[in-house]
Amino acid sequence: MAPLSKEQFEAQRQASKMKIIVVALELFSKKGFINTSINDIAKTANISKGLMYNYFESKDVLLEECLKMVLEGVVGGIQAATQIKNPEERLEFLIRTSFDMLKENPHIWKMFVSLSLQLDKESASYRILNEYWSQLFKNAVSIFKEMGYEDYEERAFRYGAMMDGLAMQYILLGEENILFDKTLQGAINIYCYNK
Amino acid sequence: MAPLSKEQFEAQRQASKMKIIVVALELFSKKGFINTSINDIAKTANISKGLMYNYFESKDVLLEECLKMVLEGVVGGIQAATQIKNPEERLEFLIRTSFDMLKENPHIWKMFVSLSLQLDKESASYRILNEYWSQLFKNAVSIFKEMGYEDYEERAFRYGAMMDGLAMQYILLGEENILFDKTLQGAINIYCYNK
DNA sequence: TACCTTTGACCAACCGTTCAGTCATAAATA
DNA sequence: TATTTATGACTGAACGGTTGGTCAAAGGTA
Repeated sequence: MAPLSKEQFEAQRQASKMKIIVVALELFSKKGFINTSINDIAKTANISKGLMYNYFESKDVLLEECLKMVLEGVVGGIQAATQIKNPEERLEFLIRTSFDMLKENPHIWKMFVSLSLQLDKESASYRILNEYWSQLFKNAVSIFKEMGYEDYEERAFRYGAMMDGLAMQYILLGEENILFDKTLQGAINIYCYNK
Repeated sequence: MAPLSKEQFEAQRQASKMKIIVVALELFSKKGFINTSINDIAKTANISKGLMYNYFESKDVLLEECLKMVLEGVVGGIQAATQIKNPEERLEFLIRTSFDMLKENPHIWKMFVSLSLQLDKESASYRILNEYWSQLFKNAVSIFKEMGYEDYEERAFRYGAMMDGLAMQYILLGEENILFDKTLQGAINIYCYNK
């Protein structure tokens, strides 16, 4: 049993880190990154400020790890799309699951936008976010190409703008707006099935 | 000359305030509201910190006055649209002048979005911004109604989403993207002339 | 003199970060 | 088994720095 203990320690450590990340994500997304202090996080997680720095070397690194974790979840959620052969259906699946996630956790997506706007473009966190958006766009381009459109890049750009815009509307106005779902369905009809 | 002096003082005071507002807007939009200190503004404006508080009772009030001033300019810029009888042409004018302003001063619009996301919803500044967006939406609704569409509200919403999305793309990716102008022209064709 | 603008030293509060030191527990030793 | 030693999670006071905001005093003008 003795030889296992080291790995057990590591597992315990990972679990503790995860607990902190969950709390930090909650606070970052609700109050904003800048407006959340290390003290806030430590208090909410019921640990000391010092322990925070045992696990994460700085507030910035903590943010990085938060982003990595949550984006891993997002990527995992839309991974199933690769199974879908038909590009039209694949795109519809992507749109629907993306907006399901947005509706389930609007604060997180609000945080993504907020960070994209306020982070230093050279920071690691910004790069992580940027990498994700780039992948999304490239994916859309290849789908429209697969659909056989000649103007696939332009289409992907227009599609991206509409998705961003709809997401912004949801983030800023909230669900109360009845027009949202109707417009989303309309967008699916247009971009997936061109009708 | 003596009887005028009071008004002259007031005019002088307004001029000084305006000078501070211009500097503050520059810094707020380039570094972000939270990351700009009163000291930064005072130094850049070549005045003392104390004098700042002679003119503006707090940093929040300064932001309010900045927003009021810049939005006044924006409203003034699109005011000419009311002269255009034809709703299709009026909408095209609105879109073009809006994006001209965005291109001329992307930092300012980035600031608008950033503030909308991070300000307390009860704050005066948030209300000022919100009021402006509401007016834009209502205006779009009435234009589409005037055009004779039955689904004018839904159309206005979709239009708003596309405009927001395009603006976000521009703010985040910058002008380098060749697809932007093409997509904007496409949006004008679709939303103004339904082709 | 009297009245204003303007200054910049000053304040308390808060920030991210550090670090000397505590303590329960596990490993090693006898 | 009993005792010592080593580990690393954990604490919280303290640090240097920055913040928004205040105020007594100096400067300018009439």
